Amino acid sequence: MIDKSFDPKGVEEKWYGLWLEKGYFQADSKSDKPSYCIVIPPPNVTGSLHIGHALDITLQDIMVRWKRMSGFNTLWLPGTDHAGIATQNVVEKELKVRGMSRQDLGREAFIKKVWEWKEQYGGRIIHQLKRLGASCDWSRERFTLDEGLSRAVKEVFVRLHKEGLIYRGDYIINWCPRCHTALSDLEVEHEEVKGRLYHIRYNFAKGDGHVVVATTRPETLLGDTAVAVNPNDKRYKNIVGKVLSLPVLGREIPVVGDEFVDVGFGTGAVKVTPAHDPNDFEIAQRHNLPFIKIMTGDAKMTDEAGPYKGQDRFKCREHIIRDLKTAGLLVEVKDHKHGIGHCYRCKTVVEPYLSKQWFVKIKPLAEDAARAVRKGTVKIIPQGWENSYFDWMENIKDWCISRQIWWGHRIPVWYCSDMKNRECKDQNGIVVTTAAPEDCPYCGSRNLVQDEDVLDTWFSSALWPFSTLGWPDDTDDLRTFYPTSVLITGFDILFFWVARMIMMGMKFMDREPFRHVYIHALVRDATGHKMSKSKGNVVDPLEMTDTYGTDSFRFTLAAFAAQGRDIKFSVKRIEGYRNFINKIWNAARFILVNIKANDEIVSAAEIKNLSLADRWILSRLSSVAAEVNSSLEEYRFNDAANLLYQFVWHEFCDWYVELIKPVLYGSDEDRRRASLSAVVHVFEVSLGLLHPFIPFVTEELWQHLPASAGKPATAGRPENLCVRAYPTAADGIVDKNAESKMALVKEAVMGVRSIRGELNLSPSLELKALIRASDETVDVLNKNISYISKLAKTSSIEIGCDVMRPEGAAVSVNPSLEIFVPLKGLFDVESEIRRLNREAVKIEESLSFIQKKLSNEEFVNKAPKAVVDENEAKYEELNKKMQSILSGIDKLKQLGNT
RNA sequence: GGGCGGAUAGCUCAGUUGGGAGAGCACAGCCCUUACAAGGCUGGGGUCACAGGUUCGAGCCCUGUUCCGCCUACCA
Repeated sequence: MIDKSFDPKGVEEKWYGLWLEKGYFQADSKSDKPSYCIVIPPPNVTGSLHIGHALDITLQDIMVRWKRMSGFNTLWLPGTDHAGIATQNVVEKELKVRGMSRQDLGREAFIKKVWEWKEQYGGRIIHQLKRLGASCDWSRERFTLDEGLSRAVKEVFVRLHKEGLIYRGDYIINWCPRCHTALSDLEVEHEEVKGRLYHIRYNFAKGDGHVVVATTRPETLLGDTAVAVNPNDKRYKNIVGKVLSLPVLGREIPVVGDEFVDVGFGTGAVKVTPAHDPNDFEIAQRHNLPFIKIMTGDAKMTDEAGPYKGQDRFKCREHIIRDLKTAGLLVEVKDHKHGIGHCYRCKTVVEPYLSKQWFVKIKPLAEDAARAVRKGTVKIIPQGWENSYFDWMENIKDWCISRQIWWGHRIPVWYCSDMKNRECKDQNGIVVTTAAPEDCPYCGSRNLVQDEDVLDTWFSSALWPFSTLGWPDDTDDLRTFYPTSVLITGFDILFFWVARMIMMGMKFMDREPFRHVYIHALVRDATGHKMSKSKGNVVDPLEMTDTYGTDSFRFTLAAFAAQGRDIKFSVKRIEGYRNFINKIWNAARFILVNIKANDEIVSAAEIKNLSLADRWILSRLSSVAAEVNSSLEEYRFNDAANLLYQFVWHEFCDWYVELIKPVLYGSDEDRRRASLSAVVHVFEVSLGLLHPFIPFVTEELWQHLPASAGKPATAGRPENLCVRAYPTAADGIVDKNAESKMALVKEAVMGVRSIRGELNLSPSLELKALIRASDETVDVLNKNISYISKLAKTSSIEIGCDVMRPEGAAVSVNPSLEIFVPLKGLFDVESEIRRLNREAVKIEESLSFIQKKLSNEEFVNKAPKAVVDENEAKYEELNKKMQSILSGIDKLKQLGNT
């Protein structure tokens, strides 16, 4: 016999190990079965599992297990991302502890170090995914720096370059002075801050007069090469072309006219710092202004900054403000709210910085990717995200892909140092090729130097759906599993990753990388705040699984995963679902206790002598199975989970199990065996339905069921639940007649219980009940009187269409029947009168509402007949109920008076 | 600045073609009834943010307002 309660420890490890051993999660690259494939959003190798992963993994595992059981050739392809900047930062930090920098080590040794780190710690998150029960095909695990994936990266780079979609040039990019690298626009997080707007006076070089400019970064004036005004601005029309003297440095700079300048903002005059601001960069190009770099990659001031040379940018700001003040050139300082960009990896304020970088010309790729979604080739769920997707795609700017770090895919570009002939010079000595060249293909020189930079990590993850399946080779995996079925991820990487995968998929595979994109919610803390280490409000998934079991945790996540709304997670919530798991466990215990040695369990179709309760639960089972399947089909995880919760707990346990207890304990062997088979069957199917959500406890319990349970008609029973055919409506037996009869039985039971409950009568007190109903109902109730007497705890029941209300009886009026419970001396007349009065008030409200509707001619004329009829019927019913209650009250009052 | 989402029971949230609103938790009362006290039974509790409009009828459709999130943007 199984234990009194479920202990997840041990069970989880046992089954996960066994599933792996039997190779259930392994996909077949040459199967006739329809394929179903998900590629995992590869977590960073540096990462450790957080609750967002847990949700992501749980939802994917639900889909994959469901499809696997439903007969698909299923591949869930796992892996990790090398996470260039993040990983490099981690290892650099370790070096720093020992007083070393990566430069001290040198490139090669440093990279070796990172690999060592990766081998040692990179598996951590994979191990954690396994603890969640992820049914990935681990034989296909990939890493973005794998040999194969690296080939794909080079291939893509070279092809895009050949087509002119990758180019190199000097532009203003986002520079992180701490990570010492360029960042793409996406990698900059904007944060609104209360800053200051400094109004600074620039005097004319000759003669009197001045112009006042406004800036938030006064230190950049050291690199100014002009002041711009709008040529249409009356205030400044006449000064265009004049020469100003740059404050502090005294360098002479012109006033230029440029329509970019907003007349209404600040003073209407803008200082132009071409090497340190993207807009100024463009203005400078239009007016042929010089570019002066005043900062180094460390954000320290250069020689060009004169007296400020060597100062940190923010120190310099302070100094320059002081100096301007002293010189009387600081006109005004205003409070000013504006956005400031921060590095998404280290949160340092990024600096717009002029440098030579590689870019992807993104428009053509974005257009195809947008079209794929517009045409429905890729469907985004929930659809609301499509707007953001289109918006981003339409306003997209070229993608800076080079990073000045060492950990990553080295850019497959070599520079010829000699440029010995014309051709080589024409190409600027640039050699772009997948294989490292020995000598220059243009001039034959052997002095080739590879580009020092590596590619943006997201460049390689953009290829993930096909690079992991073997591209650029033409593999069976690619043919079988591409396009993949669905991508499940959070919205935070919609642009970073999802959009770019669609671009690259369309470009290199000519097909969408996935048919569906399911965007799930963000997991927040109980009060709705984003979880973060600094806030200290993170919930550790592993702690949850340790305390409550993986199944409880997974079910909680699924039950709260409603589309389009964030999940507020709290420990309180997981407790409720832990109780649910325990409820399932105990239902199993009940069943197992009641199976005797010689009992033969037969399949639902073979059971003879089905009782009403059996037929009812089988019918409900059928509906539930159908609804769970259709919910999953539409990614309505919460609906599926809640449906099962409701069914298993409140229909199966609360009603069905109670209904069959007398049968299982009774002496009618035929009946007993019928219900026993039925209860085993329904439970077995329920375990199947639940398995994708809570794989461990279901597998464990399933193994305890008699071997004949869950046996398909044709073949033998599978060895494990995780490969059982996923239940469908056909696993139950639809019987609407049984459902409506059961409804009457339940009505009778609840009516009596209600009287008992509200009058505070002890559950152990057996009551006498009289039920009045229509002939038809009377017939049904009489045939099932044993159910009622058992569940309502009655000593005797009288049912008839002309049953009279006895004196001193409590009354319960229900839609299809009236119940009287004689309680002479057992209860307080006054409290029963109060109860009935409360009831009467409610009914009166309803009556007057419907009355109002029915007396409205327009309603009667315009509303559909069915609706009108329904209202009329309801009115009749309520009216009858009202009469009954009123007379009840009346009689009780008489009783009280005598 | 642009865009998106949310506002429903004390709390967290469902509510899929518009026909007088549901769940879980919490709360109250009665129960250790031989699967389960991590349980059973019963009950209380809501002008569905606000104001208009469409309609016989609105939580649901339209317009506006307020509050709260998020995404996005080069206004110095």
